[in-house]
Amino acid sequence: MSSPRGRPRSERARLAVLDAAADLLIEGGMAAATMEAIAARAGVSKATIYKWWPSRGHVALDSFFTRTKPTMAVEAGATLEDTLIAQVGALAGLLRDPATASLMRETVAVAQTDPDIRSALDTRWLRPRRAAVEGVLRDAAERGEIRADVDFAAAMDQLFGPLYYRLLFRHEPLDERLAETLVRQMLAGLSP
Amino acid sequence: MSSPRGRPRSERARLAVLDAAADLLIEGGMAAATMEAIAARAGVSKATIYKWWPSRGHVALDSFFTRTKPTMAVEAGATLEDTLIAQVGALAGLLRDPATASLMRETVAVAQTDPDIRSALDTRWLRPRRAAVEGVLRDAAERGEIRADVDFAAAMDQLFGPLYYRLLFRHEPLDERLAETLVRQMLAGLSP
Amino acid sequence: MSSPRGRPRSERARLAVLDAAADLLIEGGMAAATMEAIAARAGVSKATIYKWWPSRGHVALDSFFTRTKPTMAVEAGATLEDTLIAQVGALAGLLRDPATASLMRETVAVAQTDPDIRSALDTRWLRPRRAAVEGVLRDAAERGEIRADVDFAAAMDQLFGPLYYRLLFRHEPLDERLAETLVRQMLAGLSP
Amino acid sequence: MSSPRGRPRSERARLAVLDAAADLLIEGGMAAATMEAIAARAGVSKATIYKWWPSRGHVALDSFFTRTKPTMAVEAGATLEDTLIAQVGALAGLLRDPATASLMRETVAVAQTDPDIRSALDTRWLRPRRAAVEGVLRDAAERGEIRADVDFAAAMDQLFGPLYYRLLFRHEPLDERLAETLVRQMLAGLSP
DNA sequence: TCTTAAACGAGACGGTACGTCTAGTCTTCTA
DNA sequence: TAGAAGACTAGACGTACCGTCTCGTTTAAGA
Repeated sequence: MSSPRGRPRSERARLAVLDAAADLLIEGGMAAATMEAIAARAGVSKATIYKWWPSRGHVALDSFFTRTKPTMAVEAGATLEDTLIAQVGALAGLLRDPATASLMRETVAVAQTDPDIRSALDTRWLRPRRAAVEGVLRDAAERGEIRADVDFAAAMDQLFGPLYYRLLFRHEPLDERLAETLVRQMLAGLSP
Repeated sequence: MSSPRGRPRSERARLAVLDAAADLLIEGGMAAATMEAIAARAGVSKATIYKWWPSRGHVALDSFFTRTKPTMAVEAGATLEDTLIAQVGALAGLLRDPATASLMRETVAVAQTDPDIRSALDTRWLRPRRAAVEGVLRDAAERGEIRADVDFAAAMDQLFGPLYYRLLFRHEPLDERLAETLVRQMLAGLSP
Repeated sequence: MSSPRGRPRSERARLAVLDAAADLLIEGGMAAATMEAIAARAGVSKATIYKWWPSRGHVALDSFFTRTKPTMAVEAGATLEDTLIAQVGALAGLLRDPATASLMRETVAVAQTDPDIRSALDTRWLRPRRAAVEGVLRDAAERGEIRADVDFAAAMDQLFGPLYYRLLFRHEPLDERLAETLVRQMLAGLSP
Repeated sequence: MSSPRGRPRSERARLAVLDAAADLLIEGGMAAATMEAIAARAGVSKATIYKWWPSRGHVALDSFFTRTKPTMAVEAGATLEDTLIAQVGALAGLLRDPATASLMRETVAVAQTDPDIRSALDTRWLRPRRAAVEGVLRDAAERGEIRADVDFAAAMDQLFGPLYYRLLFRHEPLDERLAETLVRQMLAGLSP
């Protein structure tokens, strides 16, 4: 029943840091989002940031999660194709937003270096989305709508992989019709 | 017929830098591959590195290209499926090697920040591979082996995207049978 | 009544820098007293030095002033000759100490390049000494002990100039009896 | 009787180096007269400079000697006072020229660090001038024009020291009448 | 109301790496 | 063989952030 003694953590400071970090990341990428700059922009002491986040990457990750809306609901009563298109399209739509794209790119880049960030990204971002869509697909397999011997993991990769591929390499835009094309092409196959 | 004046560039230094950089990148990632460390390890002056490479990212990129074997030949006289599996499998095999994987991850991460690096990666790495496989697919379309209305770009993304997706997020390994699964699933589709 | 915010300046660091700089200057001259070496020897960050001193020359100057005792008192109740000998002798004695001589030589050398240093040396070192002795001489002139048409500035130069001349060119030592000789010769003249 | 094999030393290069060095020294002091800058300005290879001069200081010294006219003749048939004034005045006149003053200041500064330079300056510059004037004074002493117990070295310091003192500290200008004042004041003394 | 203790801002600190500069040396071709 | 060109190693330069630290100053819960 004891409540913590002393001055409570400042919510104002927490939000100011996440906001400043997100803005800096979007404007100038990881290079611009130095601890010094985040602290200055947030009007917060560096020590305060270090008290609550262990590294720059964690601040970036938190900014990303804070700025990005949930968008993961699976609607009932729709065809398999429509459901998949909705799911993949939702992610594509998110990544089409330049600010979100920027944050996601930086987060992936940081994750290559920091295992902490990578596992958080995996647990809190990647897996839930894959699991949701994989569930849809497994249900369809049980109903006989798709073949039973499908490699579900590979199928997830073929739906989501292209989005990150285009996000990171930018060889093609993440246009409106991409989700539809990916889903249709995967379900029907290329053979005539 | 004129020969260049002055002392010629030292091939020894060039190779030592690329080697040192690659080793450091593999061992400790971009964080370990400081210019200072590369110079020390290569037994080369920092000034010499800056003379020939504009940034750390460029050295990393060059290391990657130097360390990575060509692996892009398209063999004649094989079925479409076998050709695609061979191509995708070649890249998967490359990225399965921990050292190459490490270099590739760092290169992609750097590319998010440095547009120079990104365009070099695009021009010298991504496009040739996509173009080769796209050619194979377009030939097959002309012969009527696959549908004519295929979105070739999306198809390339569905073959290569999953590889980079697994490389960068590490949610699943890049195992031996992945290429085969990806190709078969894409050609035949998931429908029964 | 407001007290300064933040961590207060470290007196330990300030003294360590001045000490290290003085030692290095004495041991190996300006060439040895690099910022890098001073920082290393003082166990202080280079950034800290640059924060408080704008250049190497300023550190050298400060070292000199810190290491050099005041020695400028004018005693009352003595003959003109004795007073002058005491004053000139005090400076000669200071410059006879190898460490002080070394610091002074470096400081003069630096002053040739850096106007800041030169003016500080002028204001804080040269002028007070000249003024003190010039005062003694002007009093004597008023009392009629010396001629009234003396060029006081030139007289100062004839007393102090020889000391610096010997310090910098080292053609003759700054021996014990120099001050006495200079004063006597100046007062009495060379004529029989 | 053998004449040297190969291409003879280029007098053009030697003069170009000394000229470039002197100009740079006058314009921006020792800081501006880098080997790089001298070589570039002279249109000469750095290696060539290092071949003939052991250090930057030596080039500076040589520039100084090359640029500075002899001015050391002792005229016969004049009073002691006039002879001394002529000698001291000649040096003062030289040091009044801003370019020469600049070169001399830099040379003295360098001499504090480089013993080679110091000894060259002593041998080729200081001693001859002092010896010439000391000779004049000793002759006068023999003729009984001045006292016999004069400290000649100190007397030289009282004539020349003030000039260098003013040159290096710049507390007073090296004006036209300085030589006369110094000589008269020294010969007659300050006493009434 | 007063104490107490954690959180806060400010900012100085020891470090590390940055990218630049100059010193000297070395290597090649040309005169 | 001297010289010009210019690449090389070595190492200091001054700057920018890092992550830590020491201050004096809030701020709310508990006494």
